[in-house]
Amino acid sequence: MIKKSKKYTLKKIAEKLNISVTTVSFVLNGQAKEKKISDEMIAKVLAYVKEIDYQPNQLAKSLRTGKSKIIVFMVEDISNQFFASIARIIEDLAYKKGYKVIFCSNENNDEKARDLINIFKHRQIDGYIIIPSPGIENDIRSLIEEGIPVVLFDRYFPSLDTNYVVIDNEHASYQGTKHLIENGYKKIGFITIDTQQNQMVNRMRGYQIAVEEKDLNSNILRIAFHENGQDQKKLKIKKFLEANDLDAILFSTNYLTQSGLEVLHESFPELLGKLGILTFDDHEFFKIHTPSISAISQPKKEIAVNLMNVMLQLLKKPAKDSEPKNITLNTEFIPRVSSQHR
Amino acid sequence: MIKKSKKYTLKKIAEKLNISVTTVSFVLNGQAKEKKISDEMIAKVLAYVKEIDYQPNQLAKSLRTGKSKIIVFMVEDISNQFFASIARIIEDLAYKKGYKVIFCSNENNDEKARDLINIFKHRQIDGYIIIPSPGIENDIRSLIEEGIPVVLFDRYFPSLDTNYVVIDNEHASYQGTKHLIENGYKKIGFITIDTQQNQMVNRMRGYQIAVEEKDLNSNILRIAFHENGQDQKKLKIKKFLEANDLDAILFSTNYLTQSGLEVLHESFPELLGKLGILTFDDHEFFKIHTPSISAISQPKKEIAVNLMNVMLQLLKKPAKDSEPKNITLNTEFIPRVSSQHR
DNA sequence: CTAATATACTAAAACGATTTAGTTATACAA
DNA sequence: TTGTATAACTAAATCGTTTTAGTATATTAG
Repeated sequence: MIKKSKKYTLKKIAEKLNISVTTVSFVLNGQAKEKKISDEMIAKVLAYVKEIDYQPNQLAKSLRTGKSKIIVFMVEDISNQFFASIARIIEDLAYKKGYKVIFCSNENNDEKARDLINIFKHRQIDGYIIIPSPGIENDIRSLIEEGIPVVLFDRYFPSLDTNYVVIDNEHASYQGTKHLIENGYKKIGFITIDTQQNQMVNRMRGYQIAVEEKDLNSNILRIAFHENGQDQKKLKIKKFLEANDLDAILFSTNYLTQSGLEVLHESFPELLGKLGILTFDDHEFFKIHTPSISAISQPKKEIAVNLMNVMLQLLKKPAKDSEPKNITLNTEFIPRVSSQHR
Repeated sequence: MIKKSKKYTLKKIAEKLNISVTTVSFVLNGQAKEKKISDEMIAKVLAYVKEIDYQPNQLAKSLRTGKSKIIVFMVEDISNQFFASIARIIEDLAYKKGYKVIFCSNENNDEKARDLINIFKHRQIDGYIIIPSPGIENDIRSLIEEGIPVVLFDRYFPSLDTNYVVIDNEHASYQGTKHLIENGYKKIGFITIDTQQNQMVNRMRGYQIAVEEKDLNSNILRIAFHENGQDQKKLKIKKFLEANDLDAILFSTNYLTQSGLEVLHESFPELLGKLGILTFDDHEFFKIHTPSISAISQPKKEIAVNLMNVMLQLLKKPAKDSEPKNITLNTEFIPRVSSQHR
């Protein structure tokens, strides 16, 4: 049971033991030896502190030290399975090291992202793990210049020398497209988000290189991230499918795959058996979808672990000391043969 | 662009304007009129504060006022689609009111939940929105006794008079089971989590009442929440399906449905077309699954809005003032007819 | 025996806000 | 003229820590 903690403070402890606040503080912060506190004194303090289960006020601590033991984890949308899974792992890793995590969603929107950063700047946040929206390069830059630990992921700014953890998008996409081609598909469509952000640009490039290599046509549909509602997105996909007689599709992200599948089920059920479907970001349900859907799976665990490793290192040393860490991880290609294709 | 904020403080502002810190503070907190600050003074302060884009240090503020403007949102597992979606809505609502949200996962584990609460107790968290693990009734009670705003959801403790937001589990389950029966299914299985927590108990009761009403047998599989890994769960389901010649299944929660579907695909593909499948918690993918899966859908938006409403009210008034709010929302039954069933 | 050093501890400033209990100057009443 | 209100502002305490710059006593060196 949680104790009805009577709000102990250093001062009360000091009074009770008839010693100074300073001594208590030194003992509690492991500086006792260094500050020449006697062994009996150390024992006395530790015993009492244990007895009353004293927990220091973190706010006061933060105010004084400037460290909050909180890190921010900012993604496009925390309700997206992919981000939520990584968040869950980050949460665990952080808690083990005594950090709390504040999650937030920027909707890939610069203003929202800026607002959020601004809010957090006045809360002494210790570090930021961020999926940057397209136009906040300068904001990220100024965070870094102020010496605040920042790690980007999923995408980064080539012109900004930062810490980041990403995957090899181009290769993943190239490899996936090639796999489709090798399985006999010739008219392969690529459905992606209309953006200049490098993760998407690279995914597209991988696709393009693969199709051009085999002298195939590229068929690309770009959809705005903030397309007017889900229905507009689906309408665009529908028209794209009607206009192009495709035999396979590569979706550049999981939420597009979801919309795409819905369109197929609603409007082109006859295509479902024939179409080769490949998606970025695996999901449990792709495995049991009919037909099952091949996926380019991002290593969530590895991403999270790397993010936290870099972050923890930054939190130890002033950021400027070391070269920014640029980590590129490999994806896993998960081919799935649908029962219909057998 | 975010300004390279030169860490202004009340003191610096006061010095610059040649007035006292107190005056600045009064003006900024809207107490100017009440404290008889002259209009020119108010204008002067506001102008300067605007010019330098002053943002008060929230830690100092919190230390002094005891309020952190942070609320905790604790669920079983933040990577679960259902919880993540609610978290996303909560996030937005909270930010609009100037609150940040710290998400965390207790894994339905008392010790983890207690640890988390303990950590947060020393951070002056303003309020808690919690899915309680089975044995933390007393911990919740002591939080409440200390006057800290707490709202439970998804489940509650009948013997504890708290604020909570839940759904009418029994009715939802009853109605869903009845629907299966009316569609001709006679051997209906119920796969649930082995727990005494009331959300699950009620879901089971709804099922039982419905089958007994029609003199049908009940076939129940209980799986431990912390079953040894995903594979053990699936194995139990597999054995259950082998042992019982069912024609329909009701899953009491989304992650069980997922495991169940995997088992069906892997081991009993021939059943997929015949079996009636109904699940608690809707998911985009249930719509496009083959066969499509009927769902008892919880009103995520409504749940989130109600949670925040209650929380915001509690944050305004000392908790003890008013009677705890007990809110029970209705689910939506979404019947889906699979193409095979046509 | 004195000076220097080490040991064991502490007073008080600081972090940056809020808030209580003033102070001064002016206005008005008796 | 004195006393009381009121307007307009402020000094200083406070929240609970950390940390700097001590102090007092004991020990050692010369």
